[in-house]
Amino acid sequence: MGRRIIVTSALPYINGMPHLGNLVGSILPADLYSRYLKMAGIEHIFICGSDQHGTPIELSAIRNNIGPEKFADMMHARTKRALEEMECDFTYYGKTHTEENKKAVYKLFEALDRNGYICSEEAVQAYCNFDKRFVPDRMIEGRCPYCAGTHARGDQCDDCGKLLDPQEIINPKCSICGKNEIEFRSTTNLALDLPKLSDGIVGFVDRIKGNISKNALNKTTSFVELGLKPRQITRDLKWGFTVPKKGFEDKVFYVWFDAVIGYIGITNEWSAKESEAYWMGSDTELVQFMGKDNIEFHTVIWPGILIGARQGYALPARIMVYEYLNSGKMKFSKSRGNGLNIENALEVMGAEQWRFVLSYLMPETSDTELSEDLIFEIVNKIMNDKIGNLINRAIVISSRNKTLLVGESVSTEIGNKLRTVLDGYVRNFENVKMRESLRCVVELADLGNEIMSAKMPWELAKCNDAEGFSAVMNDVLHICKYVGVMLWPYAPKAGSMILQNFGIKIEPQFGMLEDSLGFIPNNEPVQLFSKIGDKERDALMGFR
RNA sequence: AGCGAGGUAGGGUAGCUAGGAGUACCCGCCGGGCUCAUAACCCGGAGACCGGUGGUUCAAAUCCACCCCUCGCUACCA
Repeated sequence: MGRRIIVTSALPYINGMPHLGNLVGSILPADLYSRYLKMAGIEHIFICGSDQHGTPIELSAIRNNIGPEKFADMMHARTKRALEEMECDFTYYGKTHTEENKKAVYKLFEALDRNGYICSEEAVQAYCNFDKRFVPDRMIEGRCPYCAGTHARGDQCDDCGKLLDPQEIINPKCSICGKNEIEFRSTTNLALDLPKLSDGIVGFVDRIKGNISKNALNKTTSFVELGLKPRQITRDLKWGFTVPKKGFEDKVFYVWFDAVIGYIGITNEWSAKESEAYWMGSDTELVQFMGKDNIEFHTVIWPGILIGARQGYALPARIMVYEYLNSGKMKFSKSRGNGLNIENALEVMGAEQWRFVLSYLMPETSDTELSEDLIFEIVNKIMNDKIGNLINRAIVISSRNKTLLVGESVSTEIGNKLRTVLDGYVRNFENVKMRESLRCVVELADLGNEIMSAKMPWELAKCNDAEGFSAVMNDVLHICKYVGVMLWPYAPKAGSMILQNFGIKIEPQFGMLEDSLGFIPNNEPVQLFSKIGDKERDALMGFR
């Protein structure tokens, strides 16, 4: 029985375009892993999509004078396009506001309700009499009762930093309409009864222990140990899926609830039949990628939903959590709205370059720094000078001296070395250490460059030493072919371009490395990537 | 404030789970080599009181305690 894997990336919330932080922290690693599975011939699907509900999107739609569905679909289309330009190769990139997802949400909700895991909670919530709607705490503005500053919001005072209760605010105003027609009303919402699910969740956490990062495990453990509390799953809003329960029909499901269930709903939309085979399969491994802001949802709440519903869906087998990419000067995931998002990042340089840089710095174990200088270093020195130049010099010299190139076997020494490095590469991917795998590719490029310098094939060519020349260049060309395959997940176009020199025109598989070399002389120089310079630097500076 | 993660040569990292001479990688710097190649490549070298203090130990970057600094989560903004 083979492995069958569902790879998911946290669904980007599309109130704004995803940032480079969103990309590096979940979508890109998921894409790399999925591409690895493809090369290894392991059956899998890669599911992601746009998270479309929630107050921020509803408010943005109001600001843009269009309906929330229209706005969400527009943002979805833009996001999808940008992610595709980033060469993210999803099996299916869907969205949460679909009939299929609604069905999935209802199915799980009704099962949870039937099984007694839904309770209700009453709370006081700000209501704007002008807008005729409940208003999130964050949207209440007024004077701070402690410091008397005027920048107090319903959750916290931006002047003194003190955490506030919205009812404490003096002269509260609704920041949607700007009027002070706020009153506080009591409202009852449904909640997921996590305390009742506690045993199941603890058991789940215990099982997944070895397949989750240290940060995530510690956070999860402390979250559970502090005592689980019911988590509300409905809101007094209009934008979202209406709640199919008597007395709650005027409410919608809270956005996070239909977002996590979106993994299933989106797969259903892709293919109902395949979806069932994957999600209900006993040999299915669910591998989920996300940023560290998403931990509890995936390690506690989402498994809680699946366990409580008892529908037979696969629970996560592995949860990969990424830290943050920081930048002292440039803005990434930190500030919303005006940072470097994937759309304008692509205006600065190409997808392959971003994928390479972000993979090279992937924040797997700790927050990682990204600066303009580092971007330059990686693109110019590593991608171009090491990898690009090796491929070019090897192919140019081999093609120019093709009459001297006899046989196509690799030496025992290099053959062994290649196998060792490839083993390490595969092992790193199996352990989901994509940054390390990329270092394996760079290591091979270094090896190729070292051999060229040490053996000086250009001298051998001058003496017409076909045997000597072939011995060196066949080794180097083998290295190039391995580089092509191993680079492919990170930079698919460049990887494919390398492999075309070996007659490979389809997506690579590891098995192709067992075939004969198949080098095709090519008198054109090979320009895999290009360097970046002042133009790109200026463009990057523009996002400071 | 609580919880979590981190602080390792000028910059960016790995090493810490199962202690063994500061061990490694990339960039930068210095010196040399090469000229097939994208002014690229190769070799050698300098450069670190492993955040601080104390402890355990024959031995600590690694384990323990306390302290300092950075970041994140604790918000009805997934």
